[in-house]
Amino acid sequence: MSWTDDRVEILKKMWGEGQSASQIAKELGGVTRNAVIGKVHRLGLSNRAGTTGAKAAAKDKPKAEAKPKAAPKPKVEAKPKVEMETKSAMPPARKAIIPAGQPLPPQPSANEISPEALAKVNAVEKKAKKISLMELTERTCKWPVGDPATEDFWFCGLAVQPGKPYCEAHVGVAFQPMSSRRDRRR
DNA sequence: CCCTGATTCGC
DNA sequence: GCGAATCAGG
Repeated sequence: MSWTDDRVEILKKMWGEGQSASQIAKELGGVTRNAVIGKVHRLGLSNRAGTTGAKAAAKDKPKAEAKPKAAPKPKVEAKPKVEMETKSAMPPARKAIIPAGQPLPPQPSANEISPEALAKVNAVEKKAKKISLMELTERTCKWPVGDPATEDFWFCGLAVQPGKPYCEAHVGVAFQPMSSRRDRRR
């Protein structure tokens, strides 16, 4: 695959949106994330608003130097537009405030969740990264904390378990084994 | 171990 | 110009 004009366009668009190189590569197809990153660099659009793995190289250069950085661009950091993405992430069912009046999906409410699991969640919330909606990625814990209607709202943001939408602690309370709720004798 | 982006360098 | 290999970090 070659970098056709519109493939580059897609690259730019997605990179600008904060998509990861691997996601872009996957979208484009026929290229690896390395190819994408390489292209990004060649295009000169490397740094964007705070990226996870970018800190290292952006901060200091371990081995290579000789990078005059050319012309310092007084480029303003463009903030990505916030899109109101309604992602239901199955809230912990604590405060039942639904701004739009959406009927709450069937939630486990505060049923028989292991006290240990709850305690764990509480502990985790203290060290949560408290990320915003935009910062959610495929692999950040999407567990919402707080009241969506207030400023006191954020997502856990810790590293998810591969294949799961939540971090380990939150997976624990999100996916209850049916055994713990199955007790109705009939 | 999973992932992230950055850099190098042979092609 | 391209991107695999490698690096460095979370």
